[in-house]
Amino acid sequence: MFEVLFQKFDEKIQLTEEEKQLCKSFFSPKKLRKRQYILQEGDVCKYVAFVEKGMLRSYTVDDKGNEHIMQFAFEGWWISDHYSFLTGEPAVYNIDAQEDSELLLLSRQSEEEMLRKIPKFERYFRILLQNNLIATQRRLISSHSHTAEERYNELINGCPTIPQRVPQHMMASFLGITPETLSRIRKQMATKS
Amino acid sequence: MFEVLFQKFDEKIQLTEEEKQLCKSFFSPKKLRKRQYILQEGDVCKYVAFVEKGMLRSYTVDDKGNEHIMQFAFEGWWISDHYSFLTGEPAVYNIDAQEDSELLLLSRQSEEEMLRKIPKFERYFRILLQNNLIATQRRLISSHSHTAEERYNELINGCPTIPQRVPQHMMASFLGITPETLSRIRKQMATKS
DNA sequence: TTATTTCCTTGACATACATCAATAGTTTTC
DNA sequence: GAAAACTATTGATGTATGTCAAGGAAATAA
Repeated sequence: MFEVLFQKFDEKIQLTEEEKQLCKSFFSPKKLRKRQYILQEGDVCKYVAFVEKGMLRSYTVDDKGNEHIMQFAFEGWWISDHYSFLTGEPAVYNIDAQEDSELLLLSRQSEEEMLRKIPKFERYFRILLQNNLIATQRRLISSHSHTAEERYNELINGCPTIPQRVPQHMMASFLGITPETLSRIRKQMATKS
Repeated sequence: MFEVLFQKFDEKIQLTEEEKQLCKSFFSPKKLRKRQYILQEGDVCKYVAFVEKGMLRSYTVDDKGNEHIMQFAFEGWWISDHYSFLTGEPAVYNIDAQEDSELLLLSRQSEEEMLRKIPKFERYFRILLQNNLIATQRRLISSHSHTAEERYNELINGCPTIPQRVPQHMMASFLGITPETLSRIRKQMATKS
């Protein structure tokens, strides 16, 4: 159950065997079937979720009813509505599973205890946050400077396996374009090469 | 010189008088004339800058030569190329002053020392990072779901003084639209009301 | 002060992308 | 195994925004 988590920790920080054991106590495992939610817009986000297996997404719904995907989270990724989690305000994101998934949930209280007892996690979570910020800034600049086709290629190059796991219309949503446009882009790319 | 900085610290964390004195030693003051750079794309970002007075911006230049403003930083704000600062990789952002400015610079080494000697700054910088991430996510979703006019209104509502300090074409760049489009939007808004 | 750069506006035109609607293939559900 | 839901494609058409070009106002520099 904790394989992927510890593997990820090892990439960034050194934990003793003791610390790993302690660590386990902070998380609650949770299984999710495809299409189940762990967070709905308006509720307070009680957990940060680590994906051991499967895949989730976070998204908002605008006033016209269109979904806008903020993030996909595959194995080894974290997902939550940070703002809601930290402030206790209602969440703006929905989070649901796109495949049957296994999660490790970290509550606010557990997180605090974890940071208190193993301070090197401060560093770990700061690195996560930084990487997330950098990636989001890149997407924003890309939205402002690249065409839909260029952004689609960036997505595929950055994550070549994504088309096998995410339906096309969700990639479109992630990119901020309509499914029809993405379909046409792919058609055009196919004839070009 | 440190008034604004300590005022900002006070909003988020409690510092003793001693700690404040110690704190001062980590920063180097720097004055900048309008249009001077503290970072150019390709160089390594050596500092995180806190703005005591004035205003800076960070921006990238795309392959067509267009500028895309990532951030404005007024008094009390921080600005840098985080990624470059942390990894030592060449910066992707340019950062320059838009008004004569007074900065407090924090080097990598000073930051580490500061975090080591006054660990509560871990928390402080995490909060900054989180707020930055949340704001950037909002902008991204907004780019994907709102029209240029709506985004302009969001900007003005969120920061009503901005038109007095930032030329219109830079607001356009921040919003990801052309100066011509912003000009037309404003004209249209004026006739509507 | 004049000269020069920066900034904003406006018009004519081009284009990337959205919208709406129909169809059909696929997968899921009962 | 039939019905229902979901997914991708394609065409016709609409629209927000970009591009290019010009002129003038305002700020800055010399």
